[in-house]
Amino acid sequence: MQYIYDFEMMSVTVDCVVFGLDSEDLKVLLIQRDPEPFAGMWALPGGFIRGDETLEQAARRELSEETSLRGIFLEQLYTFGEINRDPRGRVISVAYYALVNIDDHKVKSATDARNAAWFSVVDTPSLAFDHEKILATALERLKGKVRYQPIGFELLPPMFTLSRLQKLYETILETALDKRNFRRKILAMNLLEETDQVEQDVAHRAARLYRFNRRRYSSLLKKGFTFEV
Amino acid sequence: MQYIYDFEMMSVTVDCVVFGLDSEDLKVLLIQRDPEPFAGMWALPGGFIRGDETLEQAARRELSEETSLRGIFLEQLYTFGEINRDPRGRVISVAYYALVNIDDHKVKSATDARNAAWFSVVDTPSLAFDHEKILATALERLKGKVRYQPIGFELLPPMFTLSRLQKLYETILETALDKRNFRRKILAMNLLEETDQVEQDVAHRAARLYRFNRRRYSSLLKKGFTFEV
DNA sequence: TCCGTTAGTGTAACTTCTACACTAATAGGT
DNA sequence: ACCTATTAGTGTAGAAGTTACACTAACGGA
Repeated sequence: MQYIYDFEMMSVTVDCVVFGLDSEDLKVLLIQRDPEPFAGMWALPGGFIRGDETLEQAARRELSEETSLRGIFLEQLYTFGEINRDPRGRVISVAYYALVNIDDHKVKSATDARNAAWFSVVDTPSLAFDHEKILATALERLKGKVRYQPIGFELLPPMFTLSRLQKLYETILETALDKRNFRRKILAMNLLEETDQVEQDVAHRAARLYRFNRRRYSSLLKKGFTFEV
Repeated sequence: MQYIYDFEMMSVTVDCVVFGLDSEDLKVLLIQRDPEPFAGMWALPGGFIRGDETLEQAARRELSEETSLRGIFLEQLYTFGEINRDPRGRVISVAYYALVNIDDHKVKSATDARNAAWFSVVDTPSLAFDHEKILATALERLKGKVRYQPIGFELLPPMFTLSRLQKLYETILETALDKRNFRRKILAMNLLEETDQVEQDVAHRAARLYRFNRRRYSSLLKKGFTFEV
């Protein structure tokens, strides 16, 4: 049986916008391209989808190959299909975005003979293909989503202080939050577990460490709870 | 220059979930398939993307060919890429969802020698490919989005009563709303224009007709306004 | 003119949000 | 030992928003 004609075939890639957070600002992981086209330019990690893998599998494989990242939060973002977005021909790109704790994944460059580096999202180099547009779309989505779904925790280590969490929201949402109101609200949701540990090696009063309780979140979800910062 | 290999090529389709609303419930527009595979089964309107059109252009072309719908609200939904979602081979589908005023687009079937019909979303036949999954995703998205963006108006005629609007939200959100509170809230947003007309041909007190003011919405958006029902 | 049906309206109690400033704890320097 | 710098941690009063609730108005049709 032959239903599909050659002229209806095209190439499909995945591209990943990987966000990380450090004490300064929100960062995105870019790789420096080796092959043509755009050789030498910075770009989002990504590549062609193979016939035997799903979209998400392709995204995870490319991330693993190009940045050594594994087992991270990954969600489909949007599919970009402008006709001339790739000089090699008609290429459609399914974009994903990922969130990682940046300390677990410091530089890890040059793994694949490629240079990988974190850039502040407010100060990125110019990017290959339409990757600047993809990045802008991902940023918008992150800003919109972080308020209504507890995905911000993906950017933090397993234990964190409330100040760190507040700063995360302030960075992503680009707004200042009131300390007392923020703490009251986030604790009232009952998603954080107080641990018996405090920060180490700080030159001031050490803050208590908290942990996000995923199980409690899913059980609250079923009861109609809605997360909102 | 040849960078892309044949084995990296695949087929890409668009599929459209078209929602409409009548006095009973939320409906979805389906077409009965003529060609194999799944000949005779109901499916979402859609088809292969051509090399010279963007994703959205393809979606609009297919809608126009298969259902005569033109110039309607259309937004990308999600891209489906399971390996065996199409028996013809590896086919990736970029899904869109659309909202229309059902009265403007009654049956219009058999235009393309295909049968098209509206089905209640709670009572659809079994569908070709993974279209049931696509429909479920679209429904979820619609429910999530309608509360935070004034897209519900796309389902109504240009002038409508407040009761009609309330019923729309009640149908989509599957919840009952208080009449007085709903009216107060929606009018306080200042997005509705009162017209000097009332309903015609009703066997009871006629309700005032309102119109959604798109221009006012975009100007409020710039001032940081957020729509919420 | 009576009946059935939907339109249209206000208020009080409760909940949530906002703005705001001081004391507690610790490390490091003298 | 003590002083300094720095961040942690806490309560409250007023404002704003949300909720729950029931009657009168208007109209067509019998």
